[in-house]
Parts: sequence; structure tokens; C-alpha cells
Amino acid sequence: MNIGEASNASGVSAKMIRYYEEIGLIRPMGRTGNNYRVYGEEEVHILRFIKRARNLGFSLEETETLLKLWQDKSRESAAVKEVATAHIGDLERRIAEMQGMLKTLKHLANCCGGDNRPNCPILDDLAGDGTVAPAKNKMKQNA
Amino acid sequence: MNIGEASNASGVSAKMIRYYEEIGLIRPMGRTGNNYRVYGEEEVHILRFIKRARNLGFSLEETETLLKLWQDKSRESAAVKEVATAHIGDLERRIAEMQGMLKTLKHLANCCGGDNRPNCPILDDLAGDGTVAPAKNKMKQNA
DNA sequence: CCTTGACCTTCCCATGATGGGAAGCTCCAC
DNA sequence: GTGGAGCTTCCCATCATGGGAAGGTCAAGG
Repeated sequence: MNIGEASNASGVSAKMIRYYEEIGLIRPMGRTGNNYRVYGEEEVHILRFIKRARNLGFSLEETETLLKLWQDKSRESAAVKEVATAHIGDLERRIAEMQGMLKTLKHLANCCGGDNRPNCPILDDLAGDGTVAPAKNKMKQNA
Repeated sequence: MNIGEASNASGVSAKMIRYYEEIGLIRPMGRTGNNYRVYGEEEVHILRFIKRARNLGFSLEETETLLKLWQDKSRESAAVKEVATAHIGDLERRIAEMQGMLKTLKHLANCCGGDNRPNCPILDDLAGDGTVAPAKNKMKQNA
């Protein structure tokens, strides 16, 4: 199987397959006489695993961990659960953050006439002197 | 005001202030004899505007649009609302996507014993031949 | 046999937003 | 005049991905 077919079969772009090989996520593939990479079902299976992990939002680093665990027949499921759980916490945090933004934005959009007058509460809010995160660097404050 | 003070006052790092100038998001600042950038209240106000827009999750490009609208006294609030509304849709889509991931992951983690046995439904699912996005490129399929 | 074009290879560059750090100024306080 | 904090520019790294160039290869069809 050539890289294009492996790409087709796994849903991972050829570009990414080469990249994964380059960063060591997958083993360097054997080559045919014409220097083409050769793939088998095993490799496609691995690529699919990676694809699914990425679809679930795992980073490549996390995916690597999962991949190793997957290939380690003696692993403990607790190790996997730990990775997944950390990721769940991550997702929850990001979702909460985005929901905060969403709420604010919706409120502003609601208050905005959306007409042909320049008056706009959205811009007023952005410009407003509301709580700006207090800058806390260790500057000398030499005014 | 030097860049450090402007940074303090706006909550935008000096590094980012220079970057915003470089990409044309803000006007190049005047310099003193020693080649230091000089900032006034006006600029700090703009930086705060940018900071707040970024905090709401607007990209720098969207922020630029909002910034221009802000400075255009004759703008129509409809234009602003449009940007905000598009962003709301964006946020909603991303939140929904992440919630989908979260749901799947939680389910998997729930089913996972998390013990010292290698049996693990999370890995089983990742490896599983569930629906893999059908690859659709225009390959010749020369098997 | 030769062309065509789809495929493969490597290499470099770009994204978006930010940070890190080096090398070399300036400025201020002591 | 010295130390150190601040400023300047410049380059590099991140993360995951794509774009594209330049060149080799293979298969099909005229």
C-alpha cells in the first residue's frame, strides 16, 4: 500500500502521515525500490487510532501516550483512564471559558440595536473601562 | 509613557504591543530621541480595547474590524452586531463540538475500570473500527 | 516509444498568537 | 561610573496542518 492509499484508508492526510513519522509518533516505514513508503493493515490501524484520538481532541503528545498504552499489552487501564480524565478536565475548563465569553457576547448583541445608528453597546463595552486584568509584571514603574 | 508602562496600563505584554504595531493593528508609535516608543492615554485605551476583544475570543483579524468600527464615528451598529453574531455562531459551534467530545470521553472513562487490568474500553474504542471519516480525495486508487 | 498525468519523494514556507532569549543600546539611582 | 532595569531589534519555538516547488516513478494510452 502506498501512502495515498494508506491516507485514504485511515483518513489521515499523506502530509500528516509523513509528519507523524518525522516526529516519531509512528515508526519509519519500509520503502520499496522506488523509495515509496509501504503500508500494511497494521499501520492503517494505527493511523486510524491516531485519527480517532485527534478527533476526540487529544493532542499529539497525549495521542502518543495513548498509542503506547494501546500497544503495551500489560498496561493498566488506570493509566489510560488518567490520561482521559485529565483531558476531560481540560475540555470542561475550555467549554466553561467559552460559555462565559458566549454569555457576555450574547448579552451585548442583545442590547445592540443592529441598526444604522452608530450607537453600539458592544463597542462601548469593549472600549469601556470595565475590569481590565491588573497587569502584574515586575517592572520598576519608572514614570 | 514607555512601552512597559503602556503594557502595565493596558494588560497587553510589551512583546505583543510591538507585534500589533508590526502587523499594522495599531499605528507605529512616535519615538523619543533614544528610540523608545512613546504612548499616551489614547493608545492605552486602544490597547485595552484590543485586550478586551481578545478576551472575548475575537481573533486579531476580527479585533481589527471592531477597532476600525470603533474609530469610525459614523459606523452603523449593524456592522458591529454582524461581527459579534458571527463570532457567537462560531463559539456555539466550537462549544457543541467540544461537548460532543466530552460526552464520548466521559462515557468511555465511565466504562473503564481504571484498575490494574489491561482491559480498557477507551483504547478499545480508539482502536475500534467505528465510523472513520470517509477519505475523499481525488486519488486514482491504483491498488 | 513517448507523452501525460497521477502519484511519490524531500525541502521550505505559512498560518495565529504568543513567548523566550540574545546582543546591544539607554537611563537612572546610588 | 557602575549596576541593573528597561528599551531596541532579530531570530527561534510552539502546535498541527497545509501549500507548493522541484524532481523521480509508474502506468496507461496514443
